Amino acid sequence: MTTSHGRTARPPLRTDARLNREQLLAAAQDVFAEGGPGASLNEIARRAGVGPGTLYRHFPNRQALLTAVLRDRVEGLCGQAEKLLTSDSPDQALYRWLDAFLAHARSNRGMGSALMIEEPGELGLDCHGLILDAAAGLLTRAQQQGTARADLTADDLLQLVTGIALSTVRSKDAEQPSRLLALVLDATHETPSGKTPPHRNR
Amino acid sequence: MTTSHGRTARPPLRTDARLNREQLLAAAQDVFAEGGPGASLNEIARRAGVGPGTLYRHFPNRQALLTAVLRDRVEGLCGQAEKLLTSDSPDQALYRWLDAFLAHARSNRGMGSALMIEEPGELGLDCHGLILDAAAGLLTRAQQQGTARADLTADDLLQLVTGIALSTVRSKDAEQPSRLLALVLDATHETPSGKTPPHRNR
DNA sequence: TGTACATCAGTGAACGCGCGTTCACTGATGTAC
DNA sequence: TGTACATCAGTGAACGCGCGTTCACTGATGTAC
Repeated sequence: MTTSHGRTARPPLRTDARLNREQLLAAAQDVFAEGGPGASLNEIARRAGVGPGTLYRHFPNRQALLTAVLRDRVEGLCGQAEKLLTSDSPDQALYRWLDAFLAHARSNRGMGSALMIEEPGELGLDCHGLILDAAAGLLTRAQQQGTARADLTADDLLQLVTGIALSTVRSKDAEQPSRLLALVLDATHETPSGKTPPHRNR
Repeated sequence: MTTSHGRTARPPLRTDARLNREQLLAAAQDVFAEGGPGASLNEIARRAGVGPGTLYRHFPNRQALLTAVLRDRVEGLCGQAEKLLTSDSPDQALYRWLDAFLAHARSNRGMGSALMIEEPGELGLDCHGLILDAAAGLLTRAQQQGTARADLTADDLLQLVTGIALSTVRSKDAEQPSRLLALVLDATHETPSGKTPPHRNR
């Protein structure tokens, strides 16, 4: 039932350890979502119903915990990107994926952004690289076969959507993120200075 | 009734007090820029060369200090907006002002966003309202006399630009903010799906 | 199936830290004469 | 111009807090027999 391809290299965990690990991850999910990537680790342990030492046994530092929490989501997004690469409209594929990415970034309170900006390689999972590759694949296809403008990089696009996530985290207007994403995507489809887009869009 | 925008109402400060106040504001400027709106107040006092008590004598809480630091900038932006309202091109006026706003938001490490989202009225200066009014004036004009699309609110626009500021605070690419702003502004000038803008709204 | 025990995992009090904040005290200022 | 003094401002040690982190100890697990 677990996801993943080849993550099973480590020795099997004892059952109580596995349970605690899962509870820690669930609590971390919540607490990070509420308090951002700087939230209290003790609070996470508390909410998971374990002692602080247990948290440290599983995750030696905050980065490791953040990475673990993000791993599933990042892998999910990458998987979705791969599927979308073979789908109907390249433009729509890009749109759908960015929408998913936005939801992810929002529910993580900028955690994604925190991880993406930090040095990645240190702890095994290069979130930034994975996400960037996924976005680049969809964007390139939309540029070649769709209506996405050529002078746009995946990095810039992700940065924009991350910005939407960050600035709307506390927003009370539940529709705002979608509106802003739609705006950005409009920009994606047009060319800089008034030349009209060649063909249909989305 | 005339609550005035001038700040001449309060009793004149003693000269040593005035000096310390200035040094506190300067230090706060720096420290907030480096550490964001949650930066240490003790650190600010330390860097200003005063005791923590002195900081509290001048600013009873963090919000008061943030507000004071922002006041000049906010007033500057509002003043600039007024000037631009009578300038050449409405579109260009909007662009220039947003550019200035972006620079402001970036150099404040999301402080603006923090203040804009917080409840404003409590401590005198309604930063959010002032900035929003300034943006709304320029946007409305660009919608009526320029090429800005009608289905765009000042709030959404500011949120987008604030997002750019937040997501590029740590970016190493110095050109990225300008690029992203340009992208957003492209979206501002075009309509979603080739239809001409319906009717001006509001 | 039952039991003994080595090992793995969890516990939570305790430490040091920096934070925000207070307050009794000291010092500086500027005014009245 | 000089001085006395009331008042305003600054000081910084101290407090309580929650944080991240550690570690000696206790407990649970699963395996060997």
